[in-house]
Amino acid sequence: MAVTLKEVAERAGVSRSAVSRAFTEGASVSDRTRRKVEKAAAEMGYSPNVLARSLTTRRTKLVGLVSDNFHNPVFLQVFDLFTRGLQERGLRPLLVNLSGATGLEEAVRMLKQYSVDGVVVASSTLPSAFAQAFRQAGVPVVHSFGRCTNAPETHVVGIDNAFCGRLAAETLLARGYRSIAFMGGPESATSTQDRLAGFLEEAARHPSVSVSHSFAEAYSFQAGRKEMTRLLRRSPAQAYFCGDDVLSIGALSAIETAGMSVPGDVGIIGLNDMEIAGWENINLTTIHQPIREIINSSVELIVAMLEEPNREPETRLFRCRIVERGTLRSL
Amino acid sequence: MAVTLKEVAERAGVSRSAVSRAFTEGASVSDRTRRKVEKAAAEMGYSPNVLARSLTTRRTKLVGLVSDNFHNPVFLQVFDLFTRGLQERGLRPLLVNLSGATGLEEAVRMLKQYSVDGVVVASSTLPSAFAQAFRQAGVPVVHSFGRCTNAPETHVVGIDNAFCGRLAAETLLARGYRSIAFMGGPESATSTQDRLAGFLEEAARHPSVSVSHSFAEAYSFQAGRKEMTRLLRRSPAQAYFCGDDVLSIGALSAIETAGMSVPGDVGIIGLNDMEIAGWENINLTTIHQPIREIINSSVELIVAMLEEPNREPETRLFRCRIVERGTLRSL
DNA sequence: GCCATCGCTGCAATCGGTTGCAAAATTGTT
DNA sequence: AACAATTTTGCAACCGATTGCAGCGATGGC
Repeated sequence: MAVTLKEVAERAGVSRSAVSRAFTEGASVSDRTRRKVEKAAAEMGYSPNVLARSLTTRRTKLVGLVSDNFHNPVFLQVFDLFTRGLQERGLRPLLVNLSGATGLEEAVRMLKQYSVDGVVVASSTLPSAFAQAFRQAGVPVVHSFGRCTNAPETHVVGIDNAFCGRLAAETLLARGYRSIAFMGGPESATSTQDRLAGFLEEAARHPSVSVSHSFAEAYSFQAGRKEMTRLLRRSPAQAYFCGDDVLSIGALSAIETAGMSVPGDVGIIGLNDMEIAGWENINLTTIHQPIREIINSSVELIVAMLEEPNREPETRLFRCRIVERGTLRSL
Repeated sequence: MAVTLKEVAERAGVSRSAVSRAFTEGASVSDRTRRKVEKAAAEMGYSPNVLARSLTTRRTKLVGLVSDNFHNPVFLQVFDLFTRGLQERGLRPLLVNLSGATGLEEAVRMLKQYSVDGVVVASSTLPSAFAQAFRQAGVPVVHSFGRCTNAPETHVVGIDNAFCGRLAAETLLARGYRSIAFMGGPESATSTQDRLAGFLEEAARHPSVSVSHSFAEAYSFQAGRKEMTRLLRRSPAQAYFCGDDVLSIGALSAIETAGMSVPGDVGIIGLNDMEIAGWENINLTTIHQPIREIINSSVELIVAMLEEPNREPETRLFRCRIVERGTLRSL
């Protein structure tokens, strides 16, 4: 069906090697041959079969993009930036969706079968064992939005979630809230654990304030709404740091439904600064996670690993900052 | 690096063919050999190289997933469902992002180079020429969310956008609105054109009502907000059918900012019924687009085409229905 | 015990490319 | 014009699999 090297060679009246070389950067071909080949190729609509090539070059230019987060709007931007970044560098993203029945071993097997050149795991909830499995399988891997440690087993690019927790607590305290709480996502998510730890650590430095925490069932609007509804029935805190923006918006909705006002009755601060948080009818004060920088850096890192597979694992952390909007009372 | 067929064969003390056959369904292998091979393979952690296999089988099990919509939250669900659907059938999605510099020819070339078994184009804005380019390149293609015609050149799975336009107009009129308008996305999008056409057609059947239309610059919140802000400065219609939910929410925000009420002062109906539309603090009345059904059907169709590449192009349309929420006055 | 049948097996060619190597062609030097 | 140096070229092996075909041994019928 598709036209092959051999056919082009015949038409151009040269050997197969000549055609191959005409299509590889920096190979030894005379101008005359190259032109003959290019002409024949153009006439026949030939383009080399990357997969066949990969057999000998051992480079597929395929990069696995594995994620378990296909529900949080922020991840649409993540996919956008990743696919663009990879495409711009001549790499192709092979998507693996972990949401369904697909587990760790299966994901590794899938991607090994396709001999991907590298893998980026994009998830703030998966344990680091996940990325390590790829490393052990001999596939270069970077874990974007992963948990940061001081002795990383794999490359990690993301934010310091504990720092964010501290930042949130600090901010709430600075605004004069005297009872604060963390309303996290599922406790099993590494990001939840770290954000909570940081939050509690900072809060502990102020013994006079009351601090508490709880977890929503998922990083989703309805889970946030449900959990906040529950919290409001008891004696709610004055301000909440929510696990992420989606959860925050769910919480806002619950507060509104309960007939209370934000930030008058209760303050909310989220995390991510997804586009929706900036919508005027949401107007959520939140901690900005530098998605773009994280992804660009991840792409650069995975590209670098293709050249140098045994690079020592490094952790790249980006700074988060408060984005002031309308759900926290001002200083 | 990775263990190959040959190595397994040596270890198992059989020929390479034997190993190959042990891994292909329905091949002629004795139980004894199969067991030997399986043992060796397990010990060595062997799994066949799909890419090498594809050379002879001419099946890569790769399916191109090309889209230009990486901004609309509804597409996160689209990606989720597509990747799951394909994965469940042993196919792998190779993502192509058309948002950036990547154009038609480039997308076709990319996917041809990787000899994808099929392509699904997921976009409600791309012209049908896009899907046709793949067809001409000899690649099975289905256009999801594409424009429906009665003489389709390629497989199309989606909704009847003109019908949705009619449905919207009909609904607004039934609610007693006497001046209605369409606030579309960019005019170049096929879905915008069709929704408008249907809307106008239905409105034309009621000469006494005043009808108008305009276009936002993009299918985005800010574009919707901006356009509605502009509209409100003149003499606004009593109710608007907006190009999609995101646009609708932008419009809602503008109305709120203008100090007007919904649905009291102005009614809004969207299209898509994305998850956010159902959030209690948005509560948008909208036309439900059966995303799940469209995608499942698309996946089934592309799978069917792998078996039968020359299937006659067909159009598969799914029914849309009104989802009653809070942005339209009741009957 | 002989022969036809049948299920397994391995050989070797093939898929569409790349690449080391040696021969051929070109270029430069004197 | 002869020779050395350099560039270009094609041959053939190889990447990791699959598969048609022929040969092998085991089975069954008689």
